[in-house]
Amino acid sequence: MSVTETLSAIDPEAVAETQAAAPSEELLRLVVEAFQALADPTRARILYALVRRPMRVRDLAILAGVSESAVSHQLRFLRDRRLVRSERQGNAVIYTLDDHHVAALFREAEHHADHVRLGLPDHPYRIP
Amino acid sequence: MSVTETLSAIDPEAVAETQAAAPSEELLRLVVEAFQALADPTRARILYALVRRPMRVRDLAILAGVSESAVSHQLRFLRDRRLVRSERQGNAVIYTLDDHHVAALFREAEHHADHVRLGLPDHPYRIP
DNA sequence: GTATCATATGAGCAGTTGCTCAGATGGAGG
DNA sequence: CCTCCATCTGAGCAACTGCTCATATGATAC
Repeated sequence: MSVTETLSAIDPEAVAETQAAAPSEELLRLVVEAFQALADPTRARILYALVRRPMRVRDLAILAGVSESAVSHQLRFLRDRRLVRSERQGNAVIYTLDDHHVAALFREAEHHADHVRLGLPDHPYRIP
Repeated sequence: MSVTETLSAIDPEAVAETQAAAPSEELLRLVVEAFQALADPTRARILYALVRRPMRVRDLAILAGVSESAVSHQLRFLRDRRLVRSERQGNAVIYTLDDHHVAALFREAEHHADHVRLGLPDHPYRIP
């Protein structure tokens, strides 16, 4: 057996094959950005609320349990990534979900959470 | 109109109603952790690869385009959160997806990416 | 016009994250 | 035994994130 064969003995085609099926850099960037938007407790609370109904900043701040300024910053983040949309209504600004896939993403993540909970007993990972 | 009514004129029930439907803190934590796991380019590349087939650390490092040490760190992260599972095979360690919901999450995120791309032209958000 | 309410924004800072580097661990083969 | 290969791990650090605080903007009511 040659040195080259020995060095990559286990899965010589794995890399090439998987590389071909990999998503484009552009798509990967967008996908990762979508997950980043959902990967924060405050933003998740905001989006969970907006899945139920459109709401103004004030109320979102109460629900998310942070200052109105903090919510406003996060809403800009979400707006820039097209997860929410804003609309003036007199003095207030009403925010709406701008993509129904958000609800689907939450559903899938909850399924994963169930998976984690069911298998938890023997697993080393504990709440930080 | 009283002061109290004026202060919460737009949606007095929004908070209470949405608060009742909100997910528990425990579930929210797990959901956010799941999204955090997917919210990094290296981890996303690793998981995209593992959706295709089980693979050893070496190959994942090549596919993710980072050092084997870096991949190992990220694999521990993913292992702790039950997204992947590891199995020794002689000298190497083979990693496998530990939850088929990962593929579904990627699919949904890709749908969102399409949504973003379709609506991109008039939108202020640009690649950082 | 001024005052007030609601939201937005920029600067600054503490906490977190993902990498590198050096060294440890563990199986296979001589 | 010793050596090589593959993987793991801890420390340290540069970059990023999410908040607060102060201030700006914008619409309504007077």
